[in-house]
Amino acid sequence: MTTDIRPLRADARRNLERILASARALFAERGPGAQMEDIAAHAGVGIGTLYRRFPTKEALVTELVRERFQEFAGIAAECEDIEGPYDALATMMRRHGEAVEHDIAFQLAMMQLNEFEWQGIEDDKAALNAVVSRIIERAQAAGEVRDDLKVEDYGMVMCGITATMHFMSGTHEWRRHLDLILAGLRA
Amino acid sequence: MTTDIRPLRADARRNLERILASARALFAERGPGAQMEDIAAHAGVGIGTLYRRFPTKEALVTELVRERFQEFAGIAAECEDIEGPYDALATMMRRHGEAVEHDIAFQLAMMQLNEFEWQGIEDDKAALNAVVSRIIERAQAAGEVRDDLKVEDYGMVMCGITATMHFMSGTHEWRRHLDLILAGLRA
DNA sequence: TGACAAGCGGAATCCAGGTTCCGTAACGTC
DNA sequence: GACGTTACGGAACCTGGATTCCGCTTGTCA
Repeated sequence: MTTDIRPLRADARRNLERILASARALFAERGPGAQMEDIAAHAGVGIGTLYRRFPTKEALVTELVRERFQEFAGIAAECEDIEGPYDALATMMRRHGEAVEHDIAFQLAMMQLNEFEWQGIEDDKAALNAVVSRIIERAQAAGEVRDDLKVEDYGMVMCGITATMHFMSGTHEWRRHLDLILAGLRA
Repeated sequence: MTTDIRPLRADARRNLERILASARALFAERGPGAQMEDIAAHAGVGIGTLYRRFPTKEALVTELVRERFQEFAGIAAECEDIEGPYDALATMMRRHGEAVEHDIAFQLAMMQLNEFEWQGIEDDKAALNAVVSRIIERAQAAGEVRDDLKVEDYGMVMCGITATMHFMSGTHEWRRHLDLILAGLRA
């Protein structure tokens, strides 16, 4: 799904959209185990067509993770504009949680963010890290967050919160988890 | 591997031990994806032999999880004897973390503890819950831990910490995570 | 509207892993 | 030390799911 030279034929473009939409829906609902045939069927397309656009399942997943992650990085950027230093951090965490809340596959992807290298995310990942650092430092400067908090802690803690939503029954309990964490982050 | 009436033949007992040992080692090292053939080979036994004892891979995994979980529950019981109320809680969390630290498959099992019903663990699970409740309540009574902490929070939080060790590179970082959590639990 | 490249569908193929089968071999008891 | 069990080994089998192939269809452009 990199930039192809010649534009797609009209019907192909239409199908591509449907495939992506179906893939988003099924991966979100069933996790990475969602099957290629099901995705094609859901999109009203043959498997052959699906494979014409994405040579492999991994390519498809990667594309979606990429999409989703940009959204994720965007959230951080938006939160930087929040006035309250602590509020900025807390809101970012909450919104990041919400962004992942209804996408089972993406939850897994986020948890693995630190060990698996998703292709084409490098830049957004760096950008995200920069923003998070700044938000944390600002909160520390304001004396609202413990001084020893590091950027790496952010990923770690969010990994834990994501695990909660992924592995535990209720979809809402993670907010409670977040509250506990936030209490631990205060100065 | 429930209670079989007639005792195993000498060689069979020996092989069973080797199989269990190999299974422990490989599942710990590679996670649930460890293959039956590899386990048999590692134990110096044919697959047929492995399947004679455990009719299915799931049965084997379940047996190991059971073993491990009893150990887990035992740790909680031991920690109840610690004098300091807060110390008891903190130590239990640390020791529970350490118990899971080097077993990839068991990490996953623990994370799923709340949604998947591992067969034959019910009792130990209930016992564990009871102990944890008591430890938490004692710490609360002593005013050392926030009043709104609930038993369910324990599983949630430990799930998060376990996720850290499972999904993030360094094996040690989870201790840091635990510290952050503990800070959040204080009264 | 004819030619052709770009697309399409979906049966067939591949493959990794778990599971079964059965001819042999090793206990343990008389 | 002979016999009936109980075990053993490992090749063959099965299955679920990803991926490939290819004859047929449909945009697009002259």
